[in-house]
Amino acid sequence: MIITVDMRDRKPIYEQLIEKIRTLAVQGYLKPDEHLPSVRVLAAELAINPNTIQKAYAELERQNVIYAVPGRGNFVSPDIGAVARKEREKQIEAIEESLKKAKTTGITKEDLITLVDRVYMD
Amino acid sequence: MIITVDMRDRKPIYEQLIEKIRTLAVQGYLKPDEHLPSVRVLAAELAINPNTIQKAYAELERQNVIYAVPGRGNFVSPDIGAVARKEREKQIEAIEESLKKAKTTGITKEDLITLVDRVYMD
DNA sequence: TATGTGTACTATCTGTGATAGTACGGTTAT
DNA sequence: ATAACCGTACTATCACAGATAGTACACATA
Repeated sequence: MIITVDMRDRKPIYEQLIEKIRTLAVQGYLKPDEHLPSVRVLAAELAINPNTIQKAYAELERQNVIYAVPGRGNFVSPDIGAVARKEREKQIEAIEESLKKAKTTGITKEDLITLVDRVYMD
Repeated sequence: MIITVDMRDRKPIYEQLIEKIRTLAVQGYLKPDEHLPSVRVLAAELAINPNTIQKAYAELERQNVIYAVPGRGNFVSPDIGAVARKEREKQIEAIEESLKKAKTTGITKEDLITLVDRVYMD
């Protein structure tokens, strides 16, 4: 598991963890029912406080990205597919907002089509 | 001038002000050399501290969005066009990042083309 | 039984944003 | 001149969120 945090980032550590782990799970880099590092182990690896990991894990459980079993650990949710679908919806909405603002700023439709083409080149 | 701030927003007030005013200037709703509300007046209107306005104005001046004349006030920069160009570049970069992530999440090229079409419909 | 796990507390530190108050010099209209 | 604005620059203080530190308890498992 490659999980890192950026202390200089304005975004809180616990939010960085939430987004990073959710992304890994949604994109399939973490398999359903896969065992996540324990709160204490991950805290030691990242040199941050266990409470911060706990906060992130609790939120990830609330989002159905993972589930916790007392005494055993945290695991990737088997319903991760539903999370992935919701994730796509949210991303599309966010991109739509960006595009609307781009339009008002004077960015042309052609600029954006070119951009999409380039990103999906290979 | 229609400037508002959202106290519930996680983003600091001074940053909301910076972005809002820069957007108004870049999109032409504020004309070059137009007189902005004074620090004290705007603070009174928005019911926030004058220091917070001052912080935003200082940053906007650093970005060449406005210029200040001691004793007279703050005015929209005549070089606002250069700011607008830089703004467009940054927006394109931001959208490119969103698109890259969208691609890895499984959003198709067709989805995005449709989205662009819809936003630029009228 | 020992070890590792999630979970739940309380207390405290820290940095940032925001506020409060004061002060000084430049500009402008009366 | 002078009053009423303006930008600017301080210092002090408050408020809040994020993060840390430490402890404790119940459960699982080798």
